[in-house]
Amino acid sequence: MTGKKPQRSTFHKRLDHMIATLRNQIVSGNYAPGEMLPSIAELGEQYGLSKNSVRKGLELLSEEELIMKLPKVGARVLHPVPERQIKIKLGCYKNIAKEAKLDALLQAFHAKYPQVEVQSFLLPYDPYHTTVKEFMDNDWLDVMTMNYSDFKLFSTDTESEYLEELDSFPGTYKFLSKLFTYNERLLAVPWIFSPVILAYNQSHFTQSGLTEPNSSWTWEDLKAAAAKLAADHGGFGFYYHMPSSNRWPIMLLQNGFVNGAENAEAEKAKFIASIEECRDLIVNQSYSPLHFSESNADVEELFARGKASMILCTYYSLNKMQSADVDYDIAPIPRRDTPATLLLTTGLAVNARSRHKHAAKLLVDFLLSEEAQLMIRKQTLSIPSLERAAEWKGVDELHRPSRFHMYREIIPTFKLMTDLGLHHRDIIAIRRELMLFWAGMEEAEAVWERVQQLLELRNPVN
Amino acid sequence: MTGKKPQRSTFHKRLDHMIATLRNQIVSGNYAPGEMLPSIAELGEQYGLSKNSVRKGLELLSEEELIMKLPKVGARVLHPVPERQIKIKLGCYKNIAKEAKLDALLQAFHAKYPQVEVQSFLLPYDPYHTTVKEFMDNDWLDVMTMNYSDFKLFSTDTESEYLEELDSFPGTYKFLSKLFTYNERLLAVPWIFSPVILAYNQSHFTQSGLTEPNSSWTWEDLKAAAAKLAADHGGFGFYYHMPSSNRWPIMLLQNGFVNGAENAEAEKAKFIASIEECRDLIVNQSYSPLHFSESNADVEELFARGKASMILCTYYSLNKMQSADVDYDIAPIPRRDTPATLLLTTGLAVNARSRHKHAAKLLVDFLLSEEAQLMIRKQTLSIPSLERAAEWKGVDELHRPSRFHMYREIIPTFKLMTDLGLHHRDIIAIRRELMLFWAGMEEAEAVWERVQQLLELRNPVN
DNA sequence: CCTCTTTTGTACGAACAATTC
DNA sequence: AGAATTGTTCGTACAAAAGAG
Repeated sequence: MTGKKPQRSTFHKRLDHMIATLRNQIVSGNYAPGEMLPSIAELGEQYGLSKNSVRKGLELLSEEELIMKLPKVGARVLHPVPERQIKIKLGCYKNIAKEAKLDALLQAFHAKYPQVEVQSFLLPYDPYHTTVKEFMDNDWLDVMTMNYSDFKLFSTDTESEYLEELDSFPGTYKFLSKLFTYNERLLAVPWIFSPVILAYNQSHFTQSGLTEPNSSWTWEDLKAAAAKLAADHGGFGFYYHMPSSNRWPIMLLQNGFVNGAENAEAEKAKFIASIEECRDLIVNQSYSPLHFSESNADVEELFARGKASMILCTYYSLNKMQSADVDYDIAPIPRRDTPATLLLTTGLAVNARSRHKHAAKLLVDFLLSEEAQLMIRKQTLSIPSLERAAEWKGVDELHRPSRFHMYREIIPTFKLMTDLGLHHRDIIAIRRELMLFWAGMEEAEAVWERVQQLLELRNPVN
Repeated sequence: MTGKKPQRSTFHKRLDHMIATLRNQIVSGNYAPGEMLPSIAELGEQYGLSKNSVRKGLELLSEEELIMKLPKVGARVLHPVPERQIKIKLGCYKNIAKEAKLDALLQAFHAKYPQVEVQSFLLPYDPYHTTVKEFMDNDWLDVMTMNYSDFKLFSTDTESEYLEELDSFPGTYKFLSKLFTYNERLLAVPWIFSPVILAYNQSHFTQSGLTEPNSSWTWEDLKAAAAKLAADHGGFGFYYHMPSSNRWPIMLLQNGFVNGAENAEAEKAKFIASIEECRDLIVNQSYSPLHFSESNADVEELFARGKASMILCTYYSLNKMQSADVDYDIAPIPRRDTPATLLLTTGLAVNARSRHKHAAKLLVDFLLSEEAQLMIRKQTLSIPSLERAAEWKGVDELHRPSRFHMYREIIPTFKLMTDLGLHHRDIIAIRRELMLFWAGMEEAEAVWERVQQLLELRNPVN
């Protein structure tokens, strides 16, 4: 090509040809890793390009990390790197690591997709909604865990824009499938779930000669058993963390309370009966020491130490009892008329404005895959949302309560906070009033009046 | 310069000359904003440079935002921009916004330094230490609030590397100045502080004909008053959130307990006496309803509603009572032998690896400035660490308890958690055992044995 | 340590393409 | 339509550094 002037118009063709040829030769191994490419002058001769142009081409290959430019020496062919590393950030609730064996899951994910690195970290809770939005705005968050209550805060036209629409996963339990939809769009996928259940100390029951709780139990049955257990074992016969928003509202659910229902007098009666029953479960025990639980975790600790014979808890919390040497089993919570319990669901959501949406969805897909869901099923006591995985039958490597599968028989009793016509923030506001009632400082009637005032400011939700 | 070949060696001199000249002419206004610079060819002629070189020079000025290159048109002189906008991230404890009027402070900061934008957000707490380190690693955090307990977790050779050394602020209270030092290096600056204090409902005291609490009060005096107050007003005469790590350890402090002290029997006696007194303050009230406080906030709510006549709280928490119409004042907490209370200090720390360390320090400097500290003094009931600001005398725009300045008289009684020879994590571990004791499920002796075992695994701290 | 060769890196001036006005 | 200006490439020249002997 020397001597002849190259056509200006063919420049791009010539340059692209050189780049493509070199790239091919490198990836095909024609130029081995470590080898030096021909000099710029040579390449220029060969492809009819000026030195400057060849340099630009090499610069591009260097950015692709196919070669490494050594200043004043030449261009060395690099060892091929599978793909560009992507880093995504996964924001989690505090206990998820234990409840879902997150470390193991992420390790498996990374083994499968080495090009994606997942960094998990704790999300600030309380308030979840506003802080998580802030995190998404700052691109600090690609994927996050989100329970049903928190999801409801994203269920408005503007707020739902924060969350990426996701494909549904066939094979998840049907009662979970509609939870995280808004305007027909699935904005989070149910990942793990648990109803609120009763855990009981099996040794205590045996020693006291009591038959174990079953689905026929009413709260009266529980109280009777609790009295005997307390007398025999010197701890709480039954205990639960009353102020928790995942506990006391269950009594409202069991009484069929619905905010804004037609018959106001009937709702009032249900409300008052509920909050009195909540109190009486704690107060009217024959053994009733002072109790200062600050959280559900305190209750679980009490149970793990054998200081409470029965507690309200969840499948999630059973994971903490692995390390304790308490001999326990689980049962449905007692009923009033129709049985009911609260369903807690933890979903996964993707930041709609994530810069790595593809990788984020890859992670969600993996965490919902049969592989990951089976890992959760085998290595934790939480219930995966994939039916096939949850109902897996095999030899356990883990200590598991014998009635672990009990939840399958009580699915019709699963209820949601929104079945009360109340949002999470209503529940929080009502709790403040209930604290006074339970402390004996306010009459039930007066509490109902205050609650009515509080709720009037909002509309009922579905 | 035409015709004559320019010296290769003088190239940089010529290019720098052109750039410097143009920059001067632009900033001096010789080229007005909006005006077009001469063409590349003209400039090349003038400064003895090739077109390509002139282009590179203009590229540089364009990066400096002195000019704007309009493709195929020319270079337009830009309106001068004061300085490059910097964004720094401030991580806060949940209640800081209310306790320090953070919004107002940041607004004032931005007015003073418009080139720095501060974004504040909530830090995940529990565990603070590990999550905050993670945030710093990710460069999500330039400045953060940090209390004394949390600071102690950074007080090791490796951990302290996370925090930038800061200059001390002359004029801060002396008892604060050494708190945040490690190895003679100041790693956080005390910003606001509060001792734990007693708040009391003034109307209740008047109506019951009781004299108001003063520094001579013992816990016996408090109990006597509480009994009368409870009888007269039907709420708690006295209440506090016993399980809080900022409450029950005070009794240990007042009893002079020191972990690892020589006389083990004496320490045991002090420990047992302390935890029994904690319990008796709640249990042995003549009025003692069921109580379920989950946090100090619940106690403050009770007080704000007039359902508790006396509570343990802090200057910080007084900010929440602004909106309540309770008529209250404050006093030192009762004493045992020598008076003692717990000092809580919130400091500010800078991420040592922050990319905007200068701006971060600018913010810290501002938040400790007399201007900001006075704002805190005037607009909140928290105590700023700057003595001049804290002791400012002027007409209040805020409702302030008449004994606000009381803290100045009890400075010698301020103690630290570490005076017990215990770290925050020890306190948490001990609390778990105390819960059983307070619930009446464990004997004091047995608790002491367990605590001894727990503490043996650690060394005493100073 | 110095010298010579090779190669990269950078600048120049000219030519021409592309775009604006 | 055409003048002016920017933007891109080429061939050449030379400086700077690496590496061999």
